[in-house]
Amino acid sequence: MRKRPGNGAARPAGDEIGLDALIGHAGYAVRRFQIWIFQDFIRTLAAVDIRPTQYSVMTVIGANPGLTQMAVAKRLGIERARLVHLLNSLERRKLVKRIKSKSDRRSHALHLTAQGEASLDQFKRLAAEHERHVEEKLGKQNRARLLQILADFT
Amino acid sequence: MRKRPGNGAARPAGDEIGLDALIGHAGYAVRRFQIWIFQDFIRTLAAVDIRPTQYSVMTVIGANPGLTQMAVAKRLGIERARLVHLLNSLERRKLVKRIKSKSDRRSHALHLTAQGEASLDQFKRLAAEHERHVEEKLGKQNRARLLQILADFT
DNA sequence: AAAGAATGTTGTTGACGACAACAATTGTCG
DNA sequence: CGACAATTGTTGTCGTCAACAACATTCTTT
Repeated sequence: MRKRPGNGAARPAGDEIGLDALIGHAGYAVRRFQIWIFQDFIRTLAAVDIRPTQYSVMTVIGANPGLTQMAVAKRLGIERARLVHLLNSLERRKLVKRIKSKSDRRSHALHLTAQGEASLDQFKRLAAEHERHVEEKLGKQNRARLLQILADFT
Repeated sequence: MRKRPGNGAARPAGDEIGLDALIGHAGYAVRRFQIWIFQDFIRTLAAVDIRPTQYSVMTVIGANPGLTQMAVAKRLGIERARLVHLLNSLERRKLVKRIKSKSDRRSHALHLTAQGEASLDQFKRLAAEHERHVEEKLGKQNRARLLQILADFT
């Protein structure tokens, strides 16, 4: 017989709550960490209203001008259907432009506008600040190890 | 002057696409990894139709019977509003039951049903299989390091 | 006893992944 | 060459998820 209140009394949170099998699951730790890191990114770049996915799209386009939407979507692992909306938003803000391709009239060549390039520089500075928060949270060496461990997924 | 096709020719994906600043961002790597690991979890537990969040809720309740909904939500970092729907679903499946608390008539004491406990054992075996997939993907030592690095977020 | 806080519930919003269908265009292959 | 399949961008739906706001019921505080 276990000593336990007879199912009627709820336990608010006075004593510690064990996670049991969850502590051995990488996915659980990764999810919690991912929530934290995205919140910090969004907060750090709130002044420029840029979210992680938008930042990743602009960075890839900036480094590889002329890419197709399919190419960007594949490279970043996002749905091409979703990229359409992301680009619509970025294009409305004059940060990105779609140029109709001559060689393949189905596709668009993606480029940053002049304003987009200037803005991206600022975004990168803010993102670097966010990354310093990560370093403070994890420790310099742990962050480096983490990047190394997950390098295959990029 | 940069040598570059005159903005009209799109680049499908022939050559490699550089990630530029993204490779130095832990958040990007974590996001890609999280997508992979959740997909594997869902696939591995597809036969029992259990998703990561449902598994985490049942595991915590199983290890700490009588917890309040607020206590579970806080411990797992999920919205209490969201936990309501999760518990509705689990209760419909006769895996979890809400018992009205005598001491605090606002709250519910959460317990696994007998079927819930038996099912959770099976879920844990499948989750362990999923964790072996993670180990194969990352390497035994890298997975251990990852868990250690992110231990503070659990 | 009155004011305030906590708990569970309902609802809305927006980001996100997954999927299906479609038109326009290109590639393939008989 | 011409029929058929594949690709690209687009639109739409569905379900998951985090974040917030509002509410009734029930403690807690003062």
